Amino acid sequence: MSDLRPRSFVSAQMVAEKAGVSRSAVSRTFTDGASVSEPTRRKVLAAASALGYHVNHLARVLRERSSIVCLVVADMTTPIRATMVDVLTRKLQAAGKITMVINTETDTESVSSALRQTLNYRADATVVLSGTPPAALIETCLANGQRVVLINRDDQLVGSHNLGVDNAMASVEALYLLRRAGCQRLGVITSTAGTASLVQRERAFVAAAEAAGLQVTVTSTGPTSYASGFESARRVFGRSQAPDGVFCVTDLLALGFMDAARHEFGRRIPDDLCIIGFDDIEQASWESYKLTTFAQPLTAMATHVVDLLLDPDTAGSERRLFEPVPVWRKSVRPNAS
Amino acid sequence: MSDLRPRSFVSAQMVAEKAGVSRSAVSRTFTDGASVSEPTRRKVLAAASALGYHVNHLARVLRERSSIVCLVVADMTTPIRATMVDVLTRKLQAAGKITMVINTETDTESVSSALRQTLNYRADATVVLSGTPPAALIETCLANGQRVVLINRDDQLVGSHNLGVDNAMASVEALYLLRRAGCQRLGVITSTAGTASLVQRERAFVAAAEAAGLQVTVTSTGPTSYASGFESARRVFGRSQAPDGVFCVTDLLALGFMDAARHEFGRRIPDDLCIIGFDDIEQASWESYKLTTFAQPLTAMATHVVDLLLDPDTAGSERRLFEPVPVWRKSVRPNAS
DNA sequence: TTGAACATTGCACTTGTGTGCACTGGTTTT
DNA sequence: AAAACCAGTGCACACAAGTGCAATGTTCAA
Repeated sequence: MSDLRPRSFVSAQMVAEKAGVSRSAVSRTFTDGASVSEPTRRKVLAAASALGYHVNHLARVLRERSSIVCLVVADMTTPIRATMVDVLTRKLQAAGKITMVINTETDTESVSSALRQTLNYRADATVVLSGTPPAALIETCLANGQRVVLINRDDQLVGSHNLGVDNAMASVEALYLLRRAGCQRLGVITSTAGTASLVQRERAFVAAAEAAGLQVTVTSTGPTSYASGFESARRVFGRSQAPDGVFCVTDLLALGFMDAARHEFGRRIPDDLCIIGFDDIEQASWESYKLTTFAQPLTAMATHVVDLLLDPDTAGSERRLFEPVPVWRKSVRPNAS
Repeated sequence: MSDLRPRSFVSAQMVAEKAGVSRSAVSRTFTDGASVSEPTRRKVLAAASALGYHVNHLARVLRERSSIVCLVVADMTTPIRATMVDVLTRKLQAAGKITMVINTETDTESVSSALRQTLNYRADATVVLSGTPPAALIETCLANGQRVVLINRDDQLVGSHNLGVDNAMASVEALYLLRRAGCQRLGVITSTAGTASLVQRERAFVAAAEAAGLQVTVTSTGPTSYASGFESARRVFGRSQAPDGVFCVTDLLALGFMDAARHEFGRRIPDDLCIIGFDDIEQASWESYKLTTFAQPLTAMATHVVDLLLDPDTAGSERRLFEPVPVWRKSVRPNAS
């Protein structure tokens, strides 16, 4: 235990001096497949562990790829986002990547500065979970040899990899479930965020309903949150013609809506009111809610992301759609009452 | 738009050639306070934006500090953890740091390998939110000039910065609230995780109760989750002497417990049963729960973390305790009925 | 015994930065 | 007019790694 704290990190040079070998020998000891004799190898390892040496991966980056992946994300406290980040970091780590999380707002300016950070740190790839980066900046990332993966953003940006969930499919299924339950007055609950996925879900539901000759009232309130769902219910049930079946474009909205409907307006679920959500966050399965919803196949999506990053040929610009899987619980009647 | 994609990133050298100046001029253009004339500065900036140049922060690290902070965390999907990560990344970014998230398990081996990653990437500092790293490894980090900050870990490890919440204070306050509500049979609900914070909350509550001459039954089930709280309720209400006032060491446990008590055993809250939680996750405020609980002052804690990292003198080894703030809602009767 | 094959090892170069130092050319001071 | 100063610029080095190439040493077979 030497008492003098080195100001900076231990370098391979110091290890070499302590072990009485050249710096190359140290380098080779920590490189797989390099040619080192057993005695020197042992000397180096002994010196390294005595000094507390660790290879500087950042210096390595000057010659090779960095194996850094940037995750651009907003609203991380949201359960669905937290789960996405969790699954992605897990998978990326398992693939030998290290994750830099950039916590941003959804506005273009914030996302842009996040993308620039990405370039500053020579990330191999950028995964965008929130917000929409400007095309020009994505172009710059690609020109610098970076991979760009957009998740649940609808933008068909050239060169970037796109993946998302088949929102329309879920909307159609939701409509089917509500009709089978005998719901007469349908509603869609969404936020004013205007995110592509949410708009798709809303539009597809309305379109499918109109195709079946049914009217739908759309209610949009504030950000995509529990509170907004709650507020939407207040608006909806204040009106004369209250719905008896709603599709909430997000579980958080659904849970807020359900709570207000129950506790402020005395609706029984599913008897008086059927509710369907989207995302299958953990809370949707809680005893107080038992929400029927659609799960995003997050593990499959994360696996696909690392496949994209590991794949050597840079064939971007294709959009991969994943099927949401329906999760039947108790917030929708099984059939017409 | 040149069609030939450069294999690697644009370097300062290329910008210098295009602008017809020396590489030093490029470097100085992007360094605050360096001496460059306005004409060359403009030429450099023009060339840089034409080529899509971004300063390589990784190469910069070879000379100075990296301004990388590693966040070691497990169970990121848990609302309280997600919020912690969110608040910390925000604050760190605002302070000009970049965050690497290492998603780990809580066992010592996983945490150790996470710490080694930290060293490999020359992080300025490591913030540990989960698990307990071995003292030897922390010693190595410190010896390499890294800051180590442990949050809500009880270990008094030499040289590392410690911060946490005053668990005992909350426990005493919880006992007071339950007694004032007239609860006769008290219980503590915890998990089998054995995390220091949770053990402290349990012990302090039991000690305070015994000091007041009251008996407490402790129930421990599985991991620290909603499901475990639910399961605990089943056990507790299966026995003859069911409690009428419980302190759950975590909001998740509390919400699970509450749901089971209500829906499986018909308890009315707070009339038949008073419940107090800890953490003040968002769900605790939802209409179905209205849980009385204690909030961790996360913003203050995060601010303190960045203060520690920015502070030049490395005075570690002091433990800073933050006061949990009580959040009164509706899961405890205001006074004896 | 000798030559060849082979395993180690060190030198020197590469990667992209920031910066100390020396040099230049122009402006101000004495 | 000479001296002092000063802004601007480029050279060269340092940082921490990996690796091609050549030199060294060892072993083995002819």
